[in-house]
Amino acid sequence: MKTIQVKKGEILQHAGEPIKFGYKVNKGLLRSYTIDEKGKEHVFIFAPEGWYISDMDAQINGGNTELFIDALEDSELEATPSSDFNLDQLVTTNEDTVRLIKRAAVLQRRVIMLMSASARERYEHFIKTYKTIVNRVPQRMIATYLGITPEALSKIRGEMAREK
Amino acid sequence: MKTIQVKKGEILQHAGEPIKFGYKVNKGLLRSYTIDEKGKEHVFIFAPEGWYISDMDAQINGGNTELFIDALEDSELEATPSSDFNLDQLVTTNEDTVRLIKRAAVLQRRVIMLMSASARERYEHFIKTYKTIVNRVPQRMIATYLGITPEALSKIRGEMAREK
DNA sequence: GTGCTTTCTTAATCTAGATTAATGCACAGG
DNA sequence: CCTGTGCATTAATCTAGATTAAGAAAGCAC
Repeated sequence: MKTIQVKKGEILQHAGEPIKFGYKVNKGLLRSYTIDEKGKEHVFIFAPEGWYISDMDAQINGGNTELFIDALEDSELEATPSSDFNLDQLVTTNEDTVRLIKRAAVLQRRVIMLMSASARERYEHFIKTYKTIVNRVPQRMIATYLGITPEALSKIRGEMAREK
Repeated sequence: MKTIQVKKGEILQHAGEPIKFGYKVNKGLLRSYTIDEKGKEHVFIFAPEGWYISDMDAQINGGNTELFIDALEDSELEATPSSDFNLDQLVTTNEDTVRLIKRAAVLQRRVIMLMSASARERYEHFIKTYKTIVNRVPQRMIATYLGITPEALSKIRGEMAREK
């Protein structure tokens, strides 16, 4: 485990490569995202101070990442090499376990949201839940996090502004 | 922890109540699902032999469940009382941790799918990934698992059948 | 078996959000 | 200072999937 500094815009992990590290964010803001066949980005997770980013799926399936990770702000990170990660003999602290459960909880909400709520409802939920992030990331990234296009988000924002 | 037998159709957990148990499926098939404001069901997870079902979100956030759990077949389960669950002092085995990571990995794929793939692509992925389940559950449940209506799934199935 | 309920399918219509395209803005680098 | 490049917004059009409705098929209770 080592502490590293990265500049805004730096790409820490490329999709298609083996995983190198999991990252804990001490300061700054990271995101992980995929790029689909049509070349479109989809933000998977934003990670501000105190959050972790890593590719569970690849970790488990032993393959290469599907996820890119980059820095949206100058950041300070703690990087844990993935080679330390061994399914048969995990050394997990209580903190690790809590983190995993929280991750699953966040993803559970996200799946339910994506299945049952409209774009507008998802956006309103995002604003409430991620207050600290909303003003630090570009609209278009929020859009792809919500699973909609930037144009659709812009329309929703217009409507909401007009309503008050 | 105790082993219990349940009949097809039995509801083990109602949304809106505090969580009572997490369940491991020894034999049979469970599912968890939500019902939204419009009264529509959305399947969150199918759990065949060897899988666990529990509401991570409620577990973490201490509230009541949003999820119903019921048995799609006569089943044998191991029930773990949720009161044994304490965030500050978790006793987790290596097996538990692996299970959590796998859960997160499955949810990760699901989120990415919901954001980037069409209904048909999601259905094709479902068939490939959950071969053992496909023929044991009604179409309409698969539809709500995919985040579409039964009518839309039927149309897709029609197209696919016509193509070969 | 007969009836009754639930599920699946088909088809017509509707709509949220995608796509395409154009405009104005901010700001980075020469 | 201009000029390019990326971002947000607006608007016109298009489309995947929702909604509504009805009939056919399959379960299940009696």
